[in-house]
Amino acid sequence: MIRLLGVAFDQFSEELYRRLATTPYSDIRPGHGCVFGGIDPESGSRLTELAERAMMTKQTVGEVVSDLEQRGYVERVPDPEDGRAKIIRLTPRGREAYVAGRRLIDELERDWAERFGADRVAALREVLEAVDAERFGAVPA
Amino acid sequence: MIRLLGVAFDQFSEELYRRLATTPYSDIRPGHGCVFGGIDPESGSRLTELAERAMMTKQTVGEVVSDLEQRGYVERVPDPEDGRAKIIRLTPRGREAYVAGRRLIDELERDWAERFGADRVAALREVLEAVDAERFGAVPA
DNA sequence: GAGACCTTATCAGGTGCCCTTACAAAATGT
DNA sequence: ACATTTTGTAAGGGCACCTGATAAGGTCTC
Repeated sequence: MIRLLGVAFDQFSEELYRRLATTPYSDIRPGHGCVFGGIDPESGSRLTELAERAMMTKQTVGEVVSDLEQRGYVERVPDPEDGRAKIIRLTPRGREAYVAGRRLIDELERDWAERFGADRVAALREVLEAVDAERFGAVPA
Repeated sequence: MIRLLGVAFDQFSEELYRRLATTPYSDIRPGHGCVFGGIDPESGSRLTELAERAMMTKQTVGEVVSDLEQRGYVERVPDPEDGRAKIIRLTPRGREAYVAGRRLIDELERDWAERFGADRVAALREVLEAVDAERFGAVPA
C-alpha cells in the first residue's frame, strides 16, 4: 500500500514536471510547490501561512521564497499591518506560471480519467480528500 | 490532485514509521524501503534486481544495503552462479524486521478501512494498482 | 582462446529538500 | 515598562537520491 501510494505520487509528479519543462517555466522544481500550492494568487500570503499550509518549517519555506524571488516569480513586500511581516506576492510572471501549473495539473487528472476510468479517478479523489480532511481533526492537543 | 497524493503518502508513511519506532527495529528509515520492498525474503536478491524494482540506481541501493548490513539486517554473500554478483540476504534479525514491517503496513491499511470505509479503501487500492500496472506498459522503447 | 563488449558492483563527489538551533526585531499583554 | 509571543532570517546538518568513473567477472564472436 505504501509502495502503491509512492508509485502513484511519483508517476503524477514526474509527468507534471516533464510537461512543465516544455513551458517557459521550466526552472520550477518540486520543492517550489510549498509556495505555489499555498499562496493566495491575488493578494499574496505571509511566510507563516505558507509554512503552516505546507506543514513545513518557516526556514525551509523562506529559502524557497528567496529562490523564487531570485527567479522572478514572487516578491516580498512589507506588510502594512505588521512591521515584522512581509507579504509574499506573485509577480506577473509568477501568476503566469501559477495558472500554467494549475492547467497542467488539471490536464493530467483528465488524462488519468481517460486511462484509468473517470469513475475510478473520481473515487480516488474522494478517498484522498477524506484522508486530507481528517488530517487536522486528528490532533487532540 | 498532486497535493492530495502527497498528503496521503506522507500520512501513511509518517504513521508507519511512528509505529515502527516503537518496535525493536526503530532504526529503520524510509530510505531502507528500497531494499525491504524488493528483496526476496527467503533466498535474497541481487543488487541489480533491487535497483530495478525500486526504480533507483544501483549506487543508491548499494549504499542502503551497506547501511543495513552495518545494522545487522542484511548480509552480502557471493553469488555461486556469477563471480561478479553478490546476493543480498536477510539475516534472522532482518527477517524479523521484514515481517514486523509487513504486519504494520497491513494493520495501517485496516485502520484506514475503518476510518474511511472499507469500500473506499478497496477502491483506492484498485486505482493505485491500475496506475502501478501501467507503469511498464507505457514505455514503447 | 583472445579481443571487444556487456554486466555487476563500488568509489567519489554532488544536488535537492527538509530539519534543528539560535537570533534580532516588532507586536502584544499585563 | 517589561515579559512574552510572533515574524522572519542565518548557519549548519542529515537524508535520499543522482552522475561519472572504474575494477573485475561474464559473454560473444571470430
